Amino acid sequence: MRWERALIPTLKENPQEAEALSHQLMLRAGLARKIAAGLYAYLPLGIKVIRRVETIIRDEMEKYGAQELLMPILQPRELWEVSGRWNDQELGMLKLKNREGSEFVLAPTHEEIITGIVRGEARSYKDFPFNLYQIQTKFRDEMRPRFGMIRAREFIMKDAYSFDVGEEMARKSYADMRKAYINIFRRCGLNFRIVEADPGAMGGEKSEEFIAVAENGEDVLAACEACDYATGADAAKKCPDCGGRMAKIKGIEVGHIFNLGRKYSKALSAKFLDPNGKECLPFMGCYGIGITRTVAAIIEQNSDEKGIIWPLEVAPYSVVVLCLDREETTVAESEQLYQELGDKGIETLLDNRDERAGVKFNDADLIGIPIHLIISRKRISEQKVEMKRRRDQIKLLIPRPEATGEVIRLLKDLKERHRGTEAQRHKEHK
RNA sequence: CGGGGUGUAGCUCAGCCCGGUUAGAGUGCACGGUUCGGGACCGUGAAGUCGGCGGUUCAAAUCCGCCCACCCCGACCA
Repeated sequence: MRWERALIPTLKENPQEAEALSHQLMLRAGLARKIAAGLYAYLPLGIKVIRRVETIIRDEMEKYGAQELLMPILQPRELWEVSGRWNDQELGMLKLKNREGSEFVLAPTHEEIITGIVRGEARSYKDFPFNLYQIQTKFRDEMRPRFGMIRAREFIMKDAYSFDVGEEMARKSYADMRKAYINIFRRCGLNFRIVEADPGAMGGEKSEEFIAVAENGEDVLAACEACDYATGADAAKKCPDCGGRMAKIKGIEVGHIFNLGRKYSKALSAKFLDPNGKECLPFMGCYGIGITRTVAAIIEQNSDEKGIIWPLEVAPYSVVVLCLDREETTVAESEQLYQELGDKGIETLLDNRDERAGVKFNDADLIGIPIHLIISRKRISEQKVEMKRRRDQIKLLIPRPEATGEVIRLLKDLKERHRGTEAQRHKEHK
């Protein structure tokens, strides 16, 4: 993408409305704009990051055999009457009526719908097991939205639902999703903890929350400094697993997995016939990831005084080419490099705006693109280009003909280093 | 929903207490010129229902009342 033709409205100053770090940065970097309290429009750069996270999620979900589907956001009252949740206060349901007087709710979650589908379509034990997921807008009418996308009323969520014929298999499904979630949040570059949680309005037998460590988080927990054990706030003084010291930390709930048992299949009588022709109720699990909230958490954990520092895999662009002056050769070289990178399948942004160098440097830092390629009259005369890493601001001079190859090498290096950090973090926590 | 705060140009804010010229600044935007490696400089210009409605007054951004929106703390929160 050429910056000249893109809508990336960066801001020099922090908007008054934003206090939380991720909120300020997502407004300043031109990722999103507020429409009303808790309602955001995702601008081009913002939706790109969201799509990146979604790609990771789809990839990991499908590794564990989950299939994507898409359900409606408007749901009829009747289904909710059957599950007994129509008057549930906890979900913050926004209810509405159409012209005929039929009542609906703007989906806060989809257990009722998915179970309704499965009831009609999966009649035999041979149809099981399966796991269905969707990525979709959810609406919860929060009393008080806050911290930008950390607590919004409308947000994007991945929700998955597993169906198994037996309890053991359901546990396996749950364990698989737990693994998938660990992979997902690692690939997002997040530092997170898993804590046992209260199933709350969802009901069921067991649930665990994935909490991204963040100062602006609303969840408080006690986490072991020596291993990865963590628990709800008012818990033990020392870690039961390793005897390490427990410290109080704050975090953002980015994921929540539930082993639901047969609560919904029973309530909505989703039955199947076993090999003996006997009616049985499937065991369910449901698994949510707040995608927009995950993006906020990534920003909370990855920034410096200059702006966002996207982990490579979620970055809206991998590379930004900064064309520093308007000289013909500089413009031509920048275009050429932009083409070369594009041909290699590298998502590149070309800053060809008629702006001064400082503006381009600052914007590139603010929007957090991992690799900056700086092209200027000065370097062209030396047959060189400058390559800068956003995270540590380290600049390298490389011969022009090797530029594309060097970018590819650095991208690979960043990928491996990311895996290394993951492995190390994981090891430390063991 | 309780408590606190804010609302003046796209954005950040001054002016309000103590009513009185054509309502200001910075930034952004447009145009011209000089610049050109870390948010340049000079000049010109466009841009405002002063959140809304009502009241007091000769006169309201400014005082009073009601309402609305947004932010923060709390209650609530998959």
